[in-house]
Amino acid sequence: MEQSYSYLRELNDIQRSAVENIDGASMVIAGAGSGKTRVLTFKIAHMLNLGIQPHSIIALTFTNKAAREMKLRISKIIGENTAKYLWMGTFHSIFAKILRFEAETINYPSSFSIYDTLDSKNLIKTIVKELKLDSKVYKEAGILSRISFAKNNLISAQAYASNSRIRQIDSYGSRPEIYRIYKIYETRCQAAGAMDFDDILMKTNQLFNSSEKILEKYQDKFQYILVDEYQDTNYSQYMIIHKLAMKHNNICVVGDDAQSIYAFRGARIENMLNFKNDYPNTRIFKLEQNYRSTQNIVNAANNLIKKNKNQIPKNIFSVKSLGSKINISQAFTDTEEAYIIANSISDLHFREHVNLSDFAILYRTNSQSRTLEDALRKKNIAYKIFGGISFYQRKEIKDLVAYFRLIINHHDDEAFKRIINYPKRGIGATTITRLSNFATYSGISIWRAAEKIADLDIKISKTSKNKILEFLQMIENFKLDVINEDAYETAKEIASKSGILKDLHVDKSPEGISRYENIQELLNGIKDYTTRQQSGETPLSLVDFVENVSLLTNEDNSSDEHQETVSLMTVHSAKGLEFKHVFIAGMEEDLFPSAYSKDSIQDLEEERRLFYVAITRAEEHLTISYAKKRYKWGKLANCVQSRFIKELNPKFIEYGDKYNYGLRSKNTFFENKKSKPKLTIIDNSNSSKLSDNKKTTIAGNNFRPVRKASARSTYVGNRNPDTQIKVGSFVRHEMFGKGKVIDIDGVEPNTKVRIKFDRSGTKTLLLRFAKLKVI
DNA sequence: TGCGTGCTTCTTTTT
DNA sequence: GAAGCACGCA
Repeated sequence: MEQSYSYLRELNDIQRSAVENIDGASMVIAGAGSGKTRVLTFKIAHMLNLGIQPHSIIALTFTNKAAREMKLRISKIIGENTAKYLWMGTFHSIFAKILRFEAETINYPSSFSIYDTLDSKNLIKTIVKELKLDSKVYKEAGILSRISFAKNNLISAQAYASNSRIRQIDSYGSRPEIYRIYKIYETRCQAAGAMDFDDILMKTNQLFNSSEKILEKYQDKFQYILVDEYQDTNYSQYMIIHKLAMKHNNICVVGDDAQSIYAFRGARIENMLNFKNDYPNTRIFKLEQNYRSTQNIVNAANNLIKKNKNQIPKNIFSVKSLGSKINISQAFTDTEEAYIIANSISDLHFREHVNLSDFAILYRTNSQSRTLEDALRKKNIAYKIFGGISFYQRKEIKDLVAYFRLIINHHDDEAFKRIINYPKRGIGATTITRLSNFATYSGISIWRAAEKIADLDIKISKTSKNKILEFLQMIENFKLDVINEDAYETAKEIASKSGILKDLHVDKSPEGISRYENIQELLNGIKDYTTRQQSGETPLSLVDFVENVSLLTNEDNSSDEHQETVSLMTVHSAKGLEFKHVFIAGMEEDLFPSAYSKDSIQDLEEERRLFYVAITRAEEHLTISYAKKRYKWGKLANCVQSRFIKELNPKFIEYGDKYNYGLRSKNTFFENKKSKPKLTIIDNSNSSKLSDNKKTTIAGNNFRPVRKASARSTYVGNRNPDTQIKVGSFVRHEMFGKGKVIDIDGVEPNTKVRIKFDRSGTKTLLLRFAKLKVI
């Protein structure tokens, strides 16, 4: 008996009592690094050990990563065969699954599409256009965030329209028509058989409200409810949990109010603060012992977070040694900052043999990754970016997925519009607009309108009509394959028969090649997904993949999880992780805290919590840096040290950077010079395709850098790749004056061309393509 | 209708 | 730094 519960011995007293407290309501307040995940996983394992059925446990997380990690850990204790029956996943994935099952009740097809943010924005854009509203005032992002706010608070379009307070806020923002957009948006989603992210939660609420019987079914199904990161739940999620827990009252939530960083998308810390009122007889467990970081780091973080008014009092203490002080370093520019960081890592790695996976560089915004990447690449340090533009957000991936989506749900208008003329089949914008206007006017999906097109009296030429019908036929044909064949084979067939593969194959530019490879990667991903997930039962089909693809993120695609690389990510995506060495870059006012988050005290406190999260990721060494100048919108802007640095108690920090090898004194950085350099193009050894006797003209400042198709190659819209110039691994140039034409064909080597750089590099700057001549 | 080009605009964080 | 849009040419 004792033997099988041996894992309990790995816990401290409080952790252990939290784990052993199975029935009733409980809240675990888990400070940073206090073993929160451990408690959660051990608790679930313990429940299973006590004989509770895995399928009666629902465990909700916020990220797929967290869910997967937890499942893995539980499998290790209890065995995969039991663990796989747990209902464990993100709110969105679990409830999307349930919604598909219960689709009828809420009047949706079970094959409903999930609109991602881009789809939603596109739809809003069309609606704004239809309503003839000023698109400068009614910007998609703003509208979407209003709609999202409403949905997260379970305010329907109707309720929104009749809520005078909300309408007033919109009026103050000079956007009084938002309620109309919301209404139409809803209707249009319904007609398309589509839900957006917030709908998944909102419709779940509706489902549970629809009848006692259904709610009770799920209350009885999920006898035990566990929620991770409870401080990040919004009202909609809160209500789902509340309804489910009402009957059996077996609910355990885990969270840390000090790490609440998602208020911007509706999270309410109050859910945590009010928990004991919601569930009488709540037992509260406070985990205050930090196992992760040194005393110095923990103390500095505690000291900082005390400045927030809103919080549950806690006393986090470290059991580790005192440790070294937090290093604060200043750089002249963001480029230099990146170099200093890369140098430090290089030094520690090569001289002191610290593993690359022990390093993390954290930043506030995704765009900061670029400079850091450049520096790391120059130093030959392997790195991996988490988050950022998701693999699934790439154009080519979205294109192919749109085919899948349309095949499965013909009424998915956003998918339809995306691919009706991709690859080009001579169906122009005018035709599409006319067709979709007709659909809107008749209140049907575009597909349905297209079906009837032959008989329709709209101004579309006979040839265009035929082309549209051909397209429909193609999609219909694919549909048969989807049902009958193996997911991978089907996907491959669709990719090739749709013409996507061919379209990408002819494009030999670095991006073209990388796009082609991405498609291959997606196909492999599908193969992987459908085989990996089946675990003995019926193989998963393409349908299963597509149903989930909108909810997948970057990390879900990476097969090589534990390689030796430095991790780069935003502070948000670093939550829950830990590293021996942490660098926090760009600690500047208006960047961290963000310029957008300074208006209210709440926002500023959230930024402070974010900084707290960043600091507490570090186990042993923490370096915080900032630059005095940084590129913003392509222009060099002055920066000031973040107020948060000043808030750190001086006794925990030290200034200066050990690893800055005199970069400043060497004056390598052009920003330090008075005049910008004029560069001469001299190198033509490393010629690229541009030299292949190809006549290409390049005009004005339309030069585009082409980064090697490595970790994240830049994709540059629909610009002609032939006009792109490869400039070493550096980026951004304005050149040749406006409108001046350059001929790349058959030019003398060493031709001098004046280039105006407003972005710097090092002295190794060379243009590596072949020949250039100014005409 | 397709395509290249020049201009304008906008950036927080994410399921 | 990148994407969308409008314009103008083929």
